Amino acid sequence: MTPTIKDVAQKAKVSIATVSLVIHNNEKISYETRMRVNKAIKDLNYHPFRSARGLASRKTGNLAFIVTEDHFLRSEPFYTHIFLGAEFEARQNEYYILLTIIRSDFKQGDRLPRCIVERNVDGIIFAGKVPQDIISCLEKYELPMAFVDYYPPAENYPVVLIDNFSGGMQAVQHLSALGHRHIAFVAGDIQHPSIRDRFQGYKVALENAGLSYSSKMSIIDEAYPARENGYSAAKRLLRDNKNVTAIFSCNDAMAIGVMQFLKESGLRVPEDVSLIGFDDVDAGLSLDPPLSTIGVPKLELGGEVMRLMADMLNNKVKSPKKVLVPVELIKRKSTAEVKIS
Amino acid sequence: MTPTIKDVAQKAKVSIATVSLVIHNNEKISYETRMRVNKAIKDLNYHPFRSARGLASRKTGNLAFIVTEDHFLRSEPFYTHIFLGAEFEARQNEYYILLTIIRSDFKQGDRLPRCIVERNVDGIIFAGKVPQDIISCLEKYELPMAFVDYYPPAENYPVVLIDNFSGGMQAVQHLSALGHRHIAFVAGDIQHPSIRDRFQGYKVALENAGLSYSSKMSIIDEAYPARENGYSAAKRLLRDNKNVTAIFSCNDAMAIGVMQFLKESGLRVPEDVSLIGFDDVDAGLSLDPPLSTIGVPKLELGGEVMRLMADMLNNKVKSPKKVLVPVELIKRKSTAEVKIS
DNA sequence: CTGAAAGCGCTAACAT
DNA sequence: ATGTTAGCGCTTTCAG
Repeated sequence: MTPTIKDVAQKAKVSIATVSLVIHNNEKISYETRMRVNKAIKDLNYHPFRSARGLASRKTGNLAFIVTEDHFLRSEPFYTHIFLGAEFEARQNEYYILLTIIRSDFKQGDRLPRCIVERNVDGIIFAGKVPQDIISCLEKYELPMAFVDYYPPAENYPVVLIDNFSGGMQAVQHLSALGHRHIAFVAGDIQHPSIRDRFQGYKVALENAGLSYSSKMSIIDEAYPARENGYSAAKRLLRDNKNVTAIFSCNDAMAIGVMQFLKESGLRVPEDVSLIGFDDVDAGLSLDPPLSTIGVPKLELGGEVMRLMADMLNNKVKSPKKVLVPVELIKRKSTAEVKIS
Repeated sequence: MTPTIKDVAQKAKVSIATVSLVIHNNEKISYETRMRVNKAIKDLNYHPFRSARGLASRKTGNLAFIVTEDHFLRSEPFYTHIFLGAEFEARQNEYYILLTIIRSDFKQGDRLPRCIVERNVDGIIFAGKVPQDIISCLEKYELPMAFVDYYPPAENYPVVLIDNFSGGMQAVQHLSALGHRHIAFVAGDIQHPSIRDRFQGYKVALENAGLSYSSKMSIIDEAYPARENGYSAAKRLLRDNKNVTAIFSCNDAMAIGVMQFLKESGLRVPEDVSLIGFDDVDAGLSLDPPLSTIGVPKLELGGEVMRLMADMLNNKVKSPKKVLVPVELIKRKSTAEVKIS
């Protein structure tokens, strides 16, 4: 039988209360008893039983990581990496993360995640856009909540975001520094805050570079930013704009489709058209040529939100923090100096 | 305050024991009381408190998913997908999975995962090769254990494996059906059971096709099966064997390196050399040409091991099962009929 | 600085 | 078929 706090108490000749205090690093315990208890703990290889502790203290040591099915499966490596980043950081903080996937059409009255209703978590991390209904429902549980890669309408929660605006600027700066003057933008779902911000960055950088923005050079009405939509966006773009020398794709997935179309049209990357993506997904590396992109530190995003959560859990909360995680230009082979023509 | 079993009992005018019995679908409860209790549960929106239940019943509703850092990070999407497969299946079975990453040099005496020592899991799933030391240490906890993608020395545990042998055969059959008679094999870490089995499949299929096996056509001494080692393996292979028309790489990662070398040597894929990998990783799709490969249903692997675990947990265990998950030939553009020469 | 004792919410054995 | 009751192992007042 695994030892309990009682066994430790007996062995150290103290009460179980004292053992509990030692475990929680209570300072009023004298050095000697503390040592004695710690020795007993070690000798017996004692570890408190999580469920018992949970019942008594209402702390479970678990956190929920909520992401919609859609997000998780469609841009799977992305949110998986955020999850893993949070997971790694959680381990430092002695937490476990319960991955909780919900439907993206969740609405009031739907069954809530089991780990929440059974109060098996101490806090909730939302990753990516989640339905407002589930946020409202979960607010009733009065658990600390934090958001990553999504900016909830109610602003009173800590949130970790990608610096999409800066990323968009960096992409365009890179291209304009290479001499490009006809820089297009392709995107899907321009309603999405992240994509909108990248678009803003695109426009501002264009302006900074003394280039004029033309709506004809922006394909922003694709349904969602996936490979196939990159292909069709590129098709439409090139049909109407023969003079494009560089394309900024709102993400790598679309960029892959764009590259495919360019190749099929007999356009060489980067000799004829430079192409840059956003996200730095693995597949970009295997492209021919390897894709220049804006690197998003996904693990970092997860780690950061976990740190915010830990702060809340330890009541170290200042005001709800907003963290913008910086992105980084990754130059590979799909971008090059504009051809002198 | 969230309702407890007491509140339900009061509202339904029964004892808490009755409520508990209803919750556990005990059949001796009369239809009427069952209805009454269920109504009270619904009205109050009652959910048992997991920690309390855990303390009383010693069941936590959690499972540990243990994988080494090495495996998880090196072939990250692979084990991530197994994890996700297990996770999806777990949800069907009302379990949560605690992802638990350990060092691959774990040895007796090292700190064990917290979720285990705190008895916060009901069972353990091992994914990929894990150090024997941790298996021994964890055996003391007498938790149900199951393995996926690794065949532990002690054979008394349920295990889920890829049908690597069949995969190796299928790859070679595919190539020989295309007329290839000089089919090479490249691998790293031939000690690894999975790779060894693929190699066996290669040899047997060769024999079946009436082709002779030559050790010169097998590069099996690379340190581990990664991209860079595929590159160097291909280099050595092509140096000594000018007549190779097809290469079976033990996995996609190496195949990517192989393809890179082939291209740099001015050899066209598949016109000059056909190339097939194993695993079906995403990157293979983005290669030019897209990589033919043997598809491994990673989600399925995870789901299968979770199902075995659920069976053990419900005492539905027959003898420890071994399941071989079938693989599937995926024909893409990197393999083609041999050139008539 | 330490101990006694009262729960936390639930399960399960035992009564009835 | 349902109720009574004794824990499960821990935290946390409150005394001393």
